[in-house]
Parts: sequence; structure tokens; C-alpha cells
Amino acid sequence: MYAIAFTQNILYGRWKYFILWYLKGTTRRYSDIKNFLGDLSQGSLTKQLRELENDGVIAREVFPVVPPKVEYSLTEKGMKLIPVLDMMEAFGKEYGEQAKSTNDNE
Amino acid sequence: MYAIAFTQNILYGRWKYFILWYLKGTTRRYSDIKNFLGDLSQGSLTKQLRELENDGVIAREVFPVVPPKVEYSLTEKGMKLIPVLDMMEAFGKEYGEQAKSTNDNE
DNA sequence: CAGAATCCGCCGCGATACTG
DNA sequence: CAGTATCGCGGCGGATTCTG
Repeated sequence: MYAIAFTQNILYGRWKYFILWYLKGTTRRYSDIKNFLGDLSQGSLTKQLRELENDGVIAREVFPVVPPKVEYSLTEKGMKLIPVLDMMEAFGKEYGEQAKSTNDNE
Repeated sequence: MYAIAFTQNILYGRWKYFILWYLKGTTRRYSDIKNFLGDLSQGSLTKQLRELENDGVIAREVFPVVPPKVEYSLTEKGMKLIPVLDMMEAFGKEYGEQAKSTNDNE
């Protein structure tokens, strides 16, 4: 049961789910991720990315070019989290959408 | 994709996962849950339970007896979250235990 | 472009005390 | 036994500024 705590700890963070979701099956640049998430600051994003990297679920590749270029992708370990995301999305689709029929603020 | 946010919001909380996990397939009393989780205070537990109840994933039944008795159980909606918990547990079992062999930083 | 470093506000959570 | 009410802290996340 404490296995859940381990997983929860990795995913605990406001943007972790979205980052992983966005990296699903693709490699993304730092600016792409930031642009996708939109609302968060660079400091927060970098922090979340570092944590995910430290937990071994995403990989960070730096290209030594003049305009800095850094790409992020899921590791093997990170891909194992996709089923979790899929289950969460399925649940949200079943129960979440109907609640925002005429209400779509924010 | 915002469906994930919906699910995340329901599960966001330090003890939500454990509470749902503990209620999986069973009805439990308030004191049972508290005893199971151990470390948290009554105030925190009640708050988490109220939130879960408000989100419609657990049901609360009060028995009007002299020593108060309240039982909690998963609703149909709550049972739909079990796959998420199972996926998280599977991931944690695969990666969590082996990682804590000799490494215990912070 | 992709950070690092710093400061700050919020609130989630815990501790405590009190109640029916 | 199962709460409610209040207070306070710690830590996450956000905003800003500065770098290579």
C-alpha cells in the first residue's frame, strides 16, 4: 500500500501530470512545455522538471548550440506512468465534462 | 486533457489515496480509518473525508446510536477511481521498493 | 532560449481544545 | 465515538531579476 505513496510522491505537484501528459510519446523543448502550460513561471516549471528528472521519469538532453536548446522526453520509467494518466483522464471524461455544461469559466 | 485536472483535483490531498484504498470493497468506520492512517489528526481526516464526500466518491452513513457510529464507503463513482489506484500501486511496486535499498537521502 | 537565485503569499495540513 | 473550531507553521508554487 505504501507503493501508492511512492507513486503519489512522484506525481505530487500541480503541473506534473500535465508535463508527463504533454511528453507522452514525444520529445518537447523547454519553451514548448512552457507555452503549452501557459500560466506558470519559468522558475516553477524548471523546478517541476528537475523533480521529475530526479525521480527518473523524464530525460533531459542539452544541445550545445548558440541559442540554448533543451529537450525533454519520457524515460522507460516515465512511460510506465502513462496508464495512470490514462485512467485519470478516462475518469475525468466520464464525470468531469458533464459538470461544465453551461459553465466554462477559467 | 483538462479531464486529468478534474481527477487530480479530487485526489489532491495527502491522504485521499490511502482513504480510497482503504475503503476499496469495504465499509469502514471513522475510527477504523483514523487508526489505519495513524499519523493524522481528526481535523485533517474529517476535512479530507468531507472533500471526498463532496466530490461524490465516498458515501457517509450516520447511525443514530448512543455511541456515535459513522460508516464510509465508496460510491459508484468512487469505485471508478480504483483503476487509478491500482495503476499507481503497480508502478510503486515496480520502482519504489528496490530504490530504497541503501539510499535514504532526505 | 533555458535556466538559476531569491523573496513572498497562500493554504494544506497538523495540533489542540471543546462538543453532542 | 465522531466530530467542530481555531490557530499556526511549513512548503509549494508564483513573480521577479539576473545569467551564459
